[in-house]
Formats: sequence, C-alpha cells, structure tokens
Amino acid sequence: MIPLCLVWQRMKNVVDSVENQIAKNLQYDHGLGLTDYRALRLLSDASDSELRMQELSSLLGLNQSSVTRLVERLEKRGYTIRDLCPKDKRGVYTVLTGRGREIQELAGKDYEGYLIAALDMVSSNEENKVIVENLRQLTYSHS
Amino acid sequence: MIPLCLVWQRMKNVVDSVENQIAKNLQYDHGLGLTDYRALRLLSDASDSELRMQELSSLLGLNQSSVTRLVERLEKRGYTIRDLCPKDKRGVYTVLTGRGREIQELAGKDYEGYLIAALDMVSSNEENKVIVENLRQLTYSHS
DNA sequence: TTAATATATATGCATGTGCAAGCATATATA
DNA sequence: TATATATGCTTGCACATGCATATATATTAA
Repeated sequence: MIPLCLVWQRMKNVVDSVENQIAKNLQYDHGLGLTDYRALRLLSDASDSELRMQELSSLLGLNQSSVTRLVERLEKRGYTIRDLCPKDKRGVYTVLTGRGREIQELAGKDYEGYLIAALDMVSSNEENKVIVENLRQLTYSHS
Repeated sequence: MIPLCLVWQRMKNVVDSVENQIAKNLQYDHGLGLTDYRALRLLSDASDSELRMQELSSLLGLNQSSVTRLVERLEKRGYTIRDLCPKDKRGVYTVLTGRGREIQELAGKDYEGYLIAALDMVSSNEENKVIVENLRQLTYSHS
C-alpha cells in the first residue's frame, strides 16, 4: 500500500522524465526547448500563423509573463515577430516567420520518435511500467 | 485528431494543475511547499526518520544539488537536522525533528482532501475529464 | 604506501517560472 | 465629455531547479 501522495509524485516524475528526455533531444538536435517547440507548433497550427499572448498563455498553460519571455526568446532567434493588433491597440500578435515554420517542421518530424524513445526508456524502470502503459494508451487514444 | 505533442502537453498540464492546486493549499494551510512536504513524508517513512542526500535525491527525482538546498530550507525551519554519517565521512544524514514530524502529520491529514479537490477542479474542464479519470484510477489502484 | 579514480556533498552560475506592480489602451457609466 | 474600472502586456523581483565544478573522503591499482 503506497501512500497517495507518493503515487501521484511518481506519476509526475514519469511525466517529467519523459518531457526531459524529449526536451534534451530537441535541444541537442534542433537547439529548441520543449516549451519553445510547443509554441512554434501552436503558431504553426493557428490561422495566419499568429496568436495573441493570452491565447498562447492559455494554450501552453503558462503565466502571461512567462509567455512574454518565451516570445522574446523566439523573436531573438528569428522564429517569430511581433505585430500590433489593429483592432485592439493593447494586443500583440506573435507571428511565425518562415524560419520559424521551417525549424518547427524539422523538429516536428523527429518529435514522435523522441516520444516513443522516451516512453521506452522510462518504462525500462519496472516501477514505472504500469503508469507508462496507461499514459501511452491515453496518448494514442487521443491523437 | 490531435497531434501527439499536444496530447502529451495536455497530460502534463493536467498533472501540473493538480500539483499546483495541492501546493497552494499546502502553502496556505501549513506554509509548506509540495517538494518540502514530500521530503518530510519520505523522511517520516524512513527507518530512524533519516535519509542520505542521495537517497532523497533519487526518491524525489531531483538533482542532488537541489536536494542540498531543499534540506537547507527544511533545516532553517527546524524540521530537520543534519547528522554526519559515521561509516562514511562524506555522507550526510538528514534527520526529521519532532517539529518536522508534527508538521508532516498535520499536513498529511489534509493531503488526500487537497488531492480530491484538485482532481475535481481540474476535471471540471471538459477537455481534461478523460485524462483525469485515468489518472484518478491509476492513483487509487496503486495506493 | 602512493597515486589515480570514484563517490558524496556543497557552491557558483544560468535559466525558466510565477507573482505583484506598472503602463497603455478599452469599455462602461456618470 | 469625463471618470472609473477592466483588459493586455511588460518589467522587477524572488525562487526552485539543473549543470558544471570544487572539496572532502573512499576505494582501487601500481
């Protein structure tokens, strides 16, 4: 009988391990952080390849201020540019550049491989097998 | 058809939301961070209420240096003390104090309530329902 | 015994994050 | 029109964390 708090912690650790594994590959192969990649992916899927800060913030599950810095990072690399929102001068659009789309597509091609490898690696630990199996199933039943 | 990377991200967001929710309650009611609580819990379960840095690091899934600072925090609050390891002078034991055990037990009583509330809150978002249901089941089938 | 290597912990530094506050702009009401 | 409040974003700050490295002790090989 494992205490509740530790089960949940293990679950979190599994998720984190998978994410870290993916993040490392993403960083190594494409020089991209995982959050950065997700932002690019979201922008790439958005109509006109642009999103407002709030939308990004909500889609990424990040604080608005964190998104400000995230977009700063992306902009510095030339993956996005900021554009004023004509209808609401308070608003700011983050727009994917050609370069941004390119890197997103390159990284996207590798992503599934990273995920599969990460899941395998984490589930090589006997304790994690059941959790990983559930998460894996959950992942594929939704995608 | 949702892309793989976004499914996984949502899963992570769900886990994070639950954790944040619990962490906030823990902080508000007991002045404890979630990691701090887990460390106390692990110490409380350990034989002689003591663990070495490395053990904590591995159990918490944290970098060893992070554990050094974590233990610093706990020590500053009087929840633990450091003790030298007689057999290996490199080693350091972190030992739960009476005060530490006390706070751990108090917080522990509230923990399950926090978790249940957090799961409910997160699953009030329709998009998260399936994921939460799975995690909930996973949680209880292990504890 | 000495030298080289390995292990356990601590420290310096960089980073991503959240929170609180600030500024500019929008919207509602007097 | 004028004032009050809400909204969207940015900035300053604090903090937990990871990585690289330093230091002390153990272990192993020559």
